[in-house]
Amino acid sequence: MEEIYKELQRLGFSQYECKAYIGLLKHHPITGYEISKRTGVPRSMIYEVVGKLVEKGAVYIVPSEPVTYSPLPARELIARQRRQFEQSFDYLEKELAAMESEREVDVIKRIDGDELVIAEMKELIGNAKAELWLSIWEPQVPFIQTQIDGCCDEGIDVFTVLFGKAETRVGNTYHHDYMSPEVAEERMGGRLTIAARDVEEVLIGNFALGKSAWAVKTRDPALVLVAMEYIRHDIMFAEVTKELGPEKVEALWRTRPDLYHVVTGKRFK
Amino acid sequence: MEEIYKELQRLGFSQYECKAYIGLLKHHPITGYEISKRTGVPRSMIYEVVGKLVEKGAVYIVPSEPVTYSPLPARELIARQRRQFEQSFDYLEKELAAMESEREVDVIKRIDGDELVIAEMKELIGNAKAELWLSIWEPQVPFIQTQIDGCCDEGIDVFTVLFGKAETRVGNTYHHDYMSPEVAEERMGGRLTIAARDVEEVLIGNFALGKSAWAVKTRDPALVLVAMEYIRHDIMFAEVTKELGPEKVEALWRTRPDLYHVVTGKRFK
DNA sequence: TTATAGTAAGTATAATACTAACTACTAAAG
DNA sequence: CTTTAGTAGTTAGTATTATACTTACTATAA
Repeated sequence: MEEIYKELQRLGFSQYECKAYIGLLKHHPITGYEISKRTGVPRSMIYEVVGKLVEKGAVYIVPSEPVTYSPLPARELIARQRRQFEQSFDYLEKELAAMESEREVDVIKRIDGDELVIAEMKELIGNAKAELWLSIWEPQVPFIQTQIDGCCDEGIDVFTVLFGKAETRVGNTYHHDYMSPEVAEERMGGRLTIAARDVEEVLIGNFALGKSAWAVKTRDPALVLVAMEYIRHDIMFAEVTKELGPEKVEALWRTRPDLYHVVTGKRFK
Repeated sequence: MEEIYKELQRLGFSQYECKAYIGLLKHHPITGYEISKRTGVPRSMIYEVVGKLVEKGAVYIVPSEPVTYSPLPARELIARQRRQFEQSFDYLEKELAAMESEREVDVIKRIDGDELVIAEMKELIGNAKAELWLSIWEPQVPFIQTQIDGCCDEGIDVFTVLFGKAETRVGNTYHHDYMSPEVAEERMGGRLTIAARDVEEVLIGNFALGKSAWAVKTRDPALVLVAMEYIRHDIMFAEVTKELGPEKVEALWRTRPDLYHVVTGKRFK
């Protein structure tokens, strides 16, 4: 119920307007007095509130004695709002795009918050034209799966290093099993996540457990290249591991504890 | 420009947020101080304002010294908002429809304001399933033309009495030329406009020049029938006029000035 | 006299919008 | 070598508006 109020308020209705409208949906036509009784909106406010709803076209006046009110059917209200917002979107898309200046290539943008980071990843993946390099962790996969499948369908080359279950497949998938995920996480100070597309743009993020995710995004050619090569080396190493067997690789690491263990503590703030 | 602000504000941005975002679109990346300078948003507010934009994902932080900001490209901002609102709409459509009670047949709903009356007409026309009877005036035609064309394409019978140019065609169109539009307008106290569909629902409206339009809408079978028959008689009379010639009909009227002239003054309040 | 229908006046709160005055740093001009 | 102007940002306080909430009042009809 609260959820419904929240969504309606995003469309420009006040709390009282929501209550009055939903009250009317449930029973109509009724007087202002009765809307107030049923919904808990104060009697002294109800005529102002329904007045606004009438102006917006969400409620009809039924000319009876005394005057009663009837709601616009829910489907039609939503359909109207949808049309109006679509118009706004079309208009704004055109107008805003027109006044936009060129983007700088060498800026590095920071993004904070799980949802926003995911949104940026989806966008970057959706913008891929020829190739896509990913280094991702199982828990994030469901959020971006559909975008990636879209890429695969368009014939875009997708190469993924995945920290997670062997069954999960995301494009050409290589499982990062020459080093345990725990060690990788410790080394990086979190779950390092990378998405690079078309040697043009890269997002480097960190999903630390319990903390809010963050990421940086850039078109700086040097950074894009480093991130891409990093993933490619990971993939080549996975291939080597497959060839030699994990034991030999493991042994190789053990002779170099300085490389195997965390060196500088947390690498990210 | 004002228009753009208004539309953006409907999407949940404050005046200052609009200014800051648009300022950033025009030039980026820049510091908060410079956004303030360019947009007129007070320096003392700018960090709170861009902070909100960053939270909403509409602006990136560019980690430089000093910190600068960069906007999410307009297309992507709009695309995101579109997705979010679509979700809201889908959710609300389902939830609200679920709690809606049956509509009463015999209520008469009143609608005030040009835009709302037009919106209701469009909806009624769009809901037609088998037949549609219209009595409309030229100036309203462009607003509802597309809906009517939709009906014609679906094979719905559309009968229209039109007060307006002979060239304008709206379904099966009959031009109301046995009485001058001026006289008709005087008789009715405005431009009486009717739309009836499927012997089920009718809208009776009045577009008076210079004043705000109003209408009533009902499913009361008696009213629907009266309105429909009224239009049908008009059409039959137009046919008679075509047969006899306008002169004879004119002469017929002249012998009955009580019918020809306004009887009760303004018929509508 | 009780329930219905509606109005008037006033308060509380939060979000937004606006102003003034302050610190701190840098770079150029006198 | 200080003064001035510009950049960058903070703190505090006010005005305005929209929304939310009370209390108290007038009618009227069963």
